[in-house]
Amino acid sequence: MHSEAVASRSADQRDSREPRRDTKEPRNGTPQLDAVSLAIVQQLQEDGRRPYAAIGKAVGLSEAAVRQRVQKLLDQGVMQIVAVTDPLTVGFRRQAMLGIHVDGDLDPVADALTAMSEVEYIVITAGSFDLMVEIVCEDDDHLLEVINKRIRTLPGVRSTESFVYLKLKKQTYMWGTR
Amino acid sequence: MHSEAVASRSADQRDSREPRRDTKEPRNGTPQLDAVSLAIVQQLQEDGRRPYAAIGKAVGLSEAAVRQRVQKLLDQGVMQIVAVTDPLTVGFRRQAMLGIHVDGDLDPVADALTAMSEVEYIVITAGSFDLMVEIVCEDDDHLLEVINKRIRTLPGVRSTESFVYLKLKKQTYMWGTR
DNA sequence: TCGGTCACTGCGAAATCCGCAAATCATGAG
DNA sequence: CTCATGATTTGCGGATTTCGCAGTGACCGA
Repeated sequence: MHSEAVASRSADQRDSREPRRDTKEPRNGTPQLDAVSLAIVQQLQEDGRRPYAAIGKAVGLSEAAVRQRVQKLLDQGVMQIVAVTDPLTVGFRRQAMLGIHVDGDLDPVADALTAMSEVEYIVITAGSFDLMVEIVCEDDDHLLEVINKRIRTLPGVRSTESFVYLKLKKQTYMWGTR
Repeated sequence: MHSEAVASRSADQRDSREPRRDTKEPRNGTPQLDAVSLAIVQQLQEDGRRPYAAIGKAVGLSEAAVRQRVQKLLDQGVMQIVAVTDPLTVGFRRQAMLGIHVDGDLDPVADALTAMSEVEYIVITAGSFDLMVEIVCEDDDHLLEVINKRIRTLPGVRSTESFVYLKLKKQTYMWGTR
């Protein structure tokens, strides 16, 4: 019945005959979002502080239902609602991407890197690097210290190649909002 | 003055001897945040929906003042409050970093890349690549099409090197929250 | 068929957001 | 030094929003 209720409250927005589109869809390993949760995420990608009622109107759900879904998405770690900033304006003037060649198991190296607060981003990659990491530092000295003294000395790190950022041209947080 | 006000109302939180750290500091081109706004940003990095009153208590400002500062920070584009998600759970299974070698001016290439919704991130770098971009795609076909058909055919793009993501190990949005 | 679980709805009460006018402070000119 | 100006902050209601909870229907396994 909630589909009628939904339809009555927002017939202008959603198709009342939508056949229930299962909430979980436990297909592969990933939890996988249903269409409604995806729509909620998109709303919050536009404005992380948008009121639940407004989101509800947009996706065709009651305020309370939206609130519950959002809470679950946060609890599950599917999304987080945060302020993102331009590092430059927050006092981090030097950034770099680092490609890393590793001997043997990647995980110990990755774990050590994870522990470093200056390392913002770590991926294991296929290609000529084993690991790529993004580093955010206050200045050149700081950057040099992190790369030279703390990363290159890590056991397992064979060699690195640095790509110092000259200019950030684009940065989006709009996955799914195409 | 507002530094005393701050100190008097939240002596438990902040150092009253903090030597003034000017509100604007119109030094270079960047606006630059003062200590209070930085604290506000940090609060919102922990939880983008934290109430203004709670933030105010933490940074030593009234609810209304926090609200105005946040609004200004948003208007100025210094920060944005958004939901960020794990691309995997939102249906984007293939990601890659792409290093690009460019002939001549970088800007036209960068602009063309900016227009592509699959390109999440673009930086001009010093080092063996001119440009590094992050690509978020739904599957291998999609990724291949973007790289091969749309990027490598761009005028000015001499060559590219791909680093397909195998595993994302860390991703933070906590600049300044060290 | 009988629970049990899950997601959604409705609804007050409490908390929060919002706009506005007055107060405070910083700055710079006179 | 004093005064005017502009920027920021504060203190209010009133409107909105959030929050918790009880009730209901759908689905699933026993």
